[in-house]
Amino acid sequence: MKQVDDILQEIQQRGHRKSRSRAAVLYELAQAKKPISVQDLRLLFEEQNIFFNKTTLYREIETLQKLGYIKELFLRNDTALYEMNESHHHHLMCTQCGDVRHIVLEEGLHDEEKKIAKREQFIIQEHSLEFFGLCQKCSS
Amino acid sequence: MKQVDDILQEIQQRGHRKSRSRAAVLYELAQAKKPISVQDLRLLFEEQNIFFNKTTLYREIETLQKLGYIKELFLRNDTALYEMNESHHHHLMCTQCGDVRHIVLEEGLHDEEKKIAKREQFIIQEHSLEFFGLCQKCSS
DNA sequence: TTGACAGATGCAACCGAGTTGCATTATACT
DNA sequence: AGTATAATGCAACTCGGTTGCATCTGTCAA
Repeated sequence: MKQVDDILQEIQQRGHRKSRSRAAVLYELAQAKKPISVQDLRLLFEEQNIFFNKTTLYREIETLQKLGYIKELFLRNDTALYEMNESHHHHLMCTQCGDVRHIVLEEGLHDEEKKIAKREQFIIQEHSLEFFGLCQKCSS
Repeated sequence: MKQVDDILQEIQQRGHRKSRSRAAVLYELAQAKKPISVQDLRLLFEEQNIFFNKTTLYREIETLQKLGYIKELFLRNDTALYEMNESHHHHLMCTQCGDVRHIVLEEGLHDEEKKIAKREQFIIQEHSLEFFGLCQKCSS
């Protein structure tokens, strides 16, 4: 996993700055084990007595997304979630408690994708795959 | 495919009514070839000089969803899309023009699902799988 | 056919996540 | 240190979606 400091370094070389909010967002997302919403980010910062304006947070997220370091996703509802844009994976979400885990498929979807591309005459760029169910706690 | 009139009949037997907006929403979604947003629904109705309050539309969608006749989904952004809740399928979306097609996998994800369920100790209820790319028009 | 119950509808007011414009501050580089 | 410009904060705003409540209408039974 690429270190946050390396990323900040890289960002700087790309003409942006090492700002307080930038570092905070990256650190928070880098250590998160699941995708996080803007609201949750704000709460996490609040707990650590780190404050910045919501405008700043939204703009920071937008920037990091444009630069390709973080990724936006939606799991079943209209709340955007963010995670580091690292190795390709999917998600498994408990519909009861909301817990989210990362999933890596044993066999990817490459073959299926190829078939679809051919059949539909599409150039497939990416896909999203999410599983929903009940975790052990919630199902017992 | 279950006919809209049959659905309306069934809804009635379940203690609800055949209302103007209910019929309109169902007819529109039943003949749609892709998932539709609330905004697009409103436009479609406007074109046909069918008007009802936005509150009514939102409530109608909620009801139909609760009764299980329609399904809500999100493709990459926070705009909810709706479609008839029929046979299981996935979607293929052109990231350029927004065109959406239905996709049915040759081999489902059952095996993969079983493996994940076992490994993660989850009871998997469902999944969503969406592909994104460029359609023939947009890639040439 | 009529009456009554409850589901459906419309309207106005409201809510709140996310955005915009602009003035101010902070970072990096010379 | 000085300068350019990226980042920040603030207030005002936008707009999709919701809420409360009064009214209307579909359904069913007498």
